[in-house]
Amino acid sequence: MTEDTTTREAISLLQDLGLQEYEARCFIALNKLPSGTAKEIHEISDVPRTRVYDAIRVLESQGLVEVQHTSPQVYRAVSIDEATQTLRQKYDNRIETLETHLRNTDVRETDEDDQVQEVWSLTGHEAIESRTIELIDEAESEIALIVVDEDILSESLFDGLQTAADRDISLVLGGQTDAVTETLGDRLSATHVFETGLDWLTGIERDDEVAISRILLVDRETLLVGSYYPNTAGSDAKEQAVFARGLENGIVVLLRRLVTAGLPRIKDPGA
Amino acid sequence: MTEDTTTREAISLLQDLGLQEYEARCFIALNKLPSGTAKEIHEISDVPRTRVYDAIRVLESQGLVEVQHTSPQVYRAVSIDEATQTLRQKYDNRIETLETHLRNTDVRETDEDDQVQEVWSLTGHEAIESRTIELIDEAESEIALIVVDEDILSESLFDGLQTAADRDISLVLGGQTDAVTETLGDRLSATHVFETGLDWLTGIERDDEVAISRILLVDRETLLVGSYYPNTAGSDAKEQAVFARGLENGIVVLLRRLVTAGLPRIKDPGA
DNA sequence: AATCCCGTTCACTCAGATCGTCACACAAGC
DNA sequence: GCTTGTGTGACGATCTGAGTGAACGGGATT
Repeated sequence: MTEDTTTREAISLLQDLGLQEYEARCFIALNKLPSGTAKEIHEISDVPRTRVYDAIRVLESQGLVEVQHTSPQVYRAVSIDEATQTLRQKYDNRIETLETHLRNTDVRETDEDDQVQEVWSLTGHEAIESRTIELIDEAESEIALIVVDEDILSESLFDGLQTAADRDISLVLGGQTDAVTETLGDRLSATHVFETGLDWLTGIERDDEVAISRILLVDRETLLVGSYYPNTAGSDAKEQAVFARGLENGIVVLLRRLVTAGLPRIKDPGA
Repeated sequence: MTEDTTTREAISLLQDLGLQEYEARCFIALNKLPSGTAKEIHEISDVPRTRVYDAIRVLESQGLVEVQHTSPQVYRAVSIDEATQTLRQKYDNRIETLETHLRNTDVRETDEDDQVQEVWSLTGHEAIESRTIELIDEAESEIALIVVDEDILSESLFDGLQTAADRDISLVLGGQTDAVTETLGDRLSATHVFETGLDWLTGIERDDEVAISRILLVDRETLLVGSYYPNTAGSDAKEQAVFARGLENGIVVLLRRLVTAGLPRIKDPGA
């Protein structure tokens, strides 16, 4: 049974959503067939005929499939709207109750948190994005943001910056390219956007090396630097970031971290 | 390490959300500790110390944990808001792309769909709920709904009924108890709600047997009957439903189905 | 009525993933 | 130098799920 890419991806997605392979295949099969028997499902889904029944039972208990109790039994997938709605609700519920559980757990005391020097690293575009927004939202006096890669420009970023501006936070925005600078200026009223003079930022960018994506400095004491890690092993290029609080001498530590994290040498950019 | 219920449930939820046991335990541990080393995590999470590292790496790659690259490394969970938001977005994306894939799959022809006699069964409160709404929404002339169990009264049900009434669909609503009848009358304007005279509906209800939850008849041609299946094996009582289209003689088939599906004998209720 | 065929269920094997433990390299502190 | 403790990698044990085959039962055919 030859299988097209769409089918394979859909199966994989359903597995990510908690279904077993057979269950996923059966569901996909029933999405191609308006209705079908175990035999028909077996034929177009490559699921052993004798296991179709188990899979369907699970699918039915999840509200994704309807059963006609005739002989032979006939199965039918619920509408796509119903299916996605059901899935959404299932996961929303899970996440919601997880949230309440997390909020109910009491935090144990630990030695202390007051290290003046903290440098943390995060991975993944979404995590970095939401951390960026969070830092912007909690700014008290000043936000300095250098946008190197235009991929990081998102609606929520604009929102966060705009409300920060409305809160009378002083904004210092820089775009590394003309396009970015323009977009920033267009989207944010009453804000000055500078072209960064930091040529070394993109100057060091070569295809196989780390590329800076964003630099955010909040209240001169919290710093976040995002970068794209080159896909060393053919895997998808992940965005990484380090972020540091307490700037007494944090930048030094930060640069040290950047270097040890695989960044190319930057020769004394501050000079 | 004794473990309270909240912790166990949270771990189980995280596993349902795609994490491994170790990963889930580590994340929970980091939610109790503001920050911690591999050793500390090991001590309160029952995860072998040497495997904390793998788990944390996964968590970091999912944007749930931050790492301080000191020695020893210190780990910290992102805020609960960030975590839930990240999870939500992950699953929303999955469901969304799944939806587009499903809509892109072309439907193969099958013999025919025109069986006059269709009886389908569905399982699960959510699936039945959404099917109920769907049937109500697509009604063309008449809706008859008997609410036996008040648990099925939901906002979306009221919404659906109200818009149906606005569409000039003739509504026949019945509540099996005074409370249900009242609620229905209160929530729906310009509608008559009858007390059902069908005593056998609840008359047959004993603790260990099937209880009818709802009966819906749309346009006199589509029928849905919901019931609570007694939790035979201590599992949670699931709501089940059969629904049938094409009423030439569908009711007969339906009753046969009800009986074979495990319903108690109903002696000639129509008489 | 006996038989055959098909639908359905159950029991089983095998492979892969995960759990759990161990051995080792390395760094830091005494 | 020695000890303690962190981090990495490898290894068997265990469990889950994929895949296969036997057996049961009902309906249809002869």
